[in-house]
Amino acid sequence: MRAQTTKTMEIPQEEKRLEKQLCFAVYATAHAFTRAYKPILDRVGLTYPQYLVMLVLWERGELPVKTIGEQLDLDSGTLSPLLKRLEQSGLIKRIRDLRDERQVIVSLTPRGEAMKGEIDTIMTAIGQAAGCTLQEMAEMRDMLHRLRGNLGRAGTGGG
Amino acid sequence: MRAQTTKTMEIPQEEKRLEKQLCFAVYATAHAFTRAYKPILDRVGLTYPQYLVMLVLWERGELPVKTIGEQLDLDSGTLSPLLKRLEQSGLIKRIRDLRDERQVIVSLTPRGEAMKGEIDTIMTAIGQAAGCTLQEMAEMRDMLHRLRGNLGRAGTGGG
DNA sequence: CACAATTAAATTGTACGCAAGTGAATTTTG
DNA sequence: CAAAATTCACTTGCGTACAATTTAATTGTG
Repeated sequence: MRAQTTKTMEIPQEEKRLEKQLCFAVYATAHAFTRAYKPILDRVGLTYPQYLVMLVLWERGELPVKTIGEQLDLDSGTLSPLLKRLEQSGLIKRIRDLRDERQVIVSLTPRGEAMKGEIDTIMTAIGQAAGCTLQEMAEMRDMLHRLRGNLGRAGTGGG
Repeated sequence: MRAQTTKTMEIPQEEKRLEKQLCFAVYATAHAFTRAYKPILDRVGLTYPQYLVMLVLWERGELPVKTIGEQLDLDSGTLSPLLKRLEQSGLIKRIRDLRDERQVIVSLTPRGEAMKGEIDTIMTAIGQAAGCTLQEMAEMRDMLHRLRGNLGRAGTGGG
């Protein structure tokens, strides 16, 4: 016999509308961000997920694939081909770790390192596009990270 | 001679960290939502974007592809194959409009209509996973819609 | 009414995102 | 130390996303 954990109550029609859904607000805003970044990132030849990988490397230096995945919440099925493209662009190197040959260490090439100079331009442009105060942005960011934490832990509990 | 619209100022290192980026908070939360929905939607045989299309149809009834795209901010390149899969699942019909044969009208089959009954269960489960107060959720949603509006309008201005 | 411009949907090609499976290297265990 | 379990990255297959192109239908214009 198992406890009934989730009692389904009647939700008012109004609350079921697409525009009322937080999940959709997040989904659509994510796409809006990607589109806002595109013209800027096109100029440096990066996609948005590739830019995120570069951010991690600029911040933390050389890292194994696994750590990059932990930072971005992406698995190797996504990262392997993405990193291969960054390598072909000449921005990163991938070298198998001699101490643990299961791991591949990703590091910046001089060109990848040099691209860090573009970062201020990119962030300023996006900041302007967002059109929020710095305080609003910080507030939203922190709420989203909390939300993400909750959603992440959710799956573990009840099948 | 053209005006320098965006003066790039020095951004402190701390602000450049991945975890400080609002764009990443949105990006990662969107993925977290998709993952949270997956086990629930698997039971009814929908992907998350397919669920969003069903939400629109449950709310608004039969619609041309273009209108669905406007609601979800998706283009026909995304929707055409997605709708084809929903049709193969027997949840929707696609019929070319007799009055304007360029348009394809999407409508729910009885099975698609019946699935609306699952909506309360799905939303309740996600609401629990999110673990926020209703007020927090509403607040975040509204901030995100404002942000999305700003980002959407951004591209139009300055090439 | 013919013909250009526009519109709607589908298609093609590229790049994620993730589940599932593979293979090689390391760690754990008996 | 050998066998089993685990870990890491890669690959495969499917489903989005989106730019760019194509095709068909409609609208606008002379």
